[in-house]
Amino acid sequence: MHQPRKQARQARSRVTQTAIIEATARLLESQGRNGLTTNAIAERAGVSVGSLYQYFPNKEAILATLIRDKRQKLLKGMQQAVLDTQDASPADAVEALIRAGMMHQYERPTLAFEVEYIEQRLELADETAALAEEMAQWVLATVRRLQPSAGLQEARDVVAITKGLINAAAMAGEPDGNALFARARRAVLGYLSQMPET
Amino acid sequence: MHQPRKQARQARSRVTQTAIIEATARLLESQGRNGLTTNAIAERAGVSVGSLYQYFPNKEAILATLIRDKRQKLLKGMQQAVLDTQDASPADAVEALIRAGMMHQYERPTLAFEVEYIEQRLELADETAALAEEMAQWVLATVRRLQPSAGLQEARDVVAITKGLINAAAMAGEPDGNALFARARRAVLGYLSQMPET
DNA sequence: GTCTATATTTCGATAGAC
DNA sequence: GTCTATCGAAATATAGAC
Repeated sequence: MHQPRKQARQARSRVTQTAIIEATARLLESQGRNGLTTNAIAERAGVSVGSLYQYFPNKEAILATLIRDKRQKLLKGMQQAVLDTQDASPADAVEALIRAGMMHQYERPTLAFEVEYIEQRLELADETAALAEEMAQWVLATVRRLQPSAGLQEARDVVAITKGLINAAAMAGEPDGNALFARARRAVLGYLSQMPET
Repeated sequence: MHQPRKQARQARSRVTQTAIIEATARLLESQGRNGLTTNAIAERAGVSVGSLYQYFPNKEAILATLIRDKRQKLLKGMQQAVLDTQDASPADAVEALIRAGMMHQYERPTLAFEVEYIEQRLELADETAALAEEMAQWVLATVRRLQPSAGLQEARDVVAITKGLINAAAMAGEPDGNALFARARRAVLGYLSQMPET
């Protein structure tokens, strides 16, 4: 007889927590880190500051949670893309990977840009590096199907190239995701085709 | 008899101004936008806050000057690279351009990263876009020598790809500029070699 | 558990002495 | 022209009522 109540409480609790995170994301998108105050977050989330501090010990914790959430989604998306294309052609597999990375970043490009900045200046540098390495491993597995001489560095570069293109497009306000995808595809395939003979 | 004194005064004045800008740059590199207070800047520059406010009306003006300075240097460097390679081979010309962009960004990568972020959230967006377009024009002129079917979009992409690679290297603390250059070169040439037939 | 009110700190900017 | 001292605004976080 106690479980239901507890679950309900936990569910409500989770909803509030998510609302706070989403409010933070929206504020970051609209005004960057400047107007990002705990009061503003609470207001936007529809709760009071007092309540906010019951869910998070401080502002950094909110940002850290937001970042971890985004990271997990990205990693899952890329893993899924790799698994989904195990029977597809190497070129299709690489394309799926680019698409997964683009999805994540292009869906909310401003937020992605802000998050990337904050990651650097929060005490999450180690976690960030660890995730980057895990991502690179998945990318590498796929890229190798197309270009067997590729190494971890090339996998990292594929990610960096894609990120660079998406960021630029986002800042320029480029609306056409399909055109962007076509160019990202060309950049990645072009890069891989230029591998030095070993 | 008055000119020398006036010049001396102006020279001293310029020295102080430069010290303030450089102090800002160093603080940005070491702690990002967080600890970047006017008091901290003044202290690091070896002057008092009162003096600082004689040279700049507010904090934003300091950042705007820093950004404009960096931009001018980058543009000059790229223009110089283009002019220097007018008689060289197309491939060498493109390489020189990449090197110029890398120089600028890789020399002080953390600062470049911070500046790029601040640019977005300052009232300099128009200026930033204008400069990006001018840079793209210069890049385009060179890129066309190698790939005549390239357009402005491809020129922008070349810049974005290079930036993405440099940023990633900077964040990963990669020390070897030469290896990075080799990969940036491969990425750019690879991208251009994949141009769609028109 | 959520709110309002407020204590505390930090920071941008200014005043006024020298 | 430069400094120290300080004001006022904003922001983080907490206290205490309900």
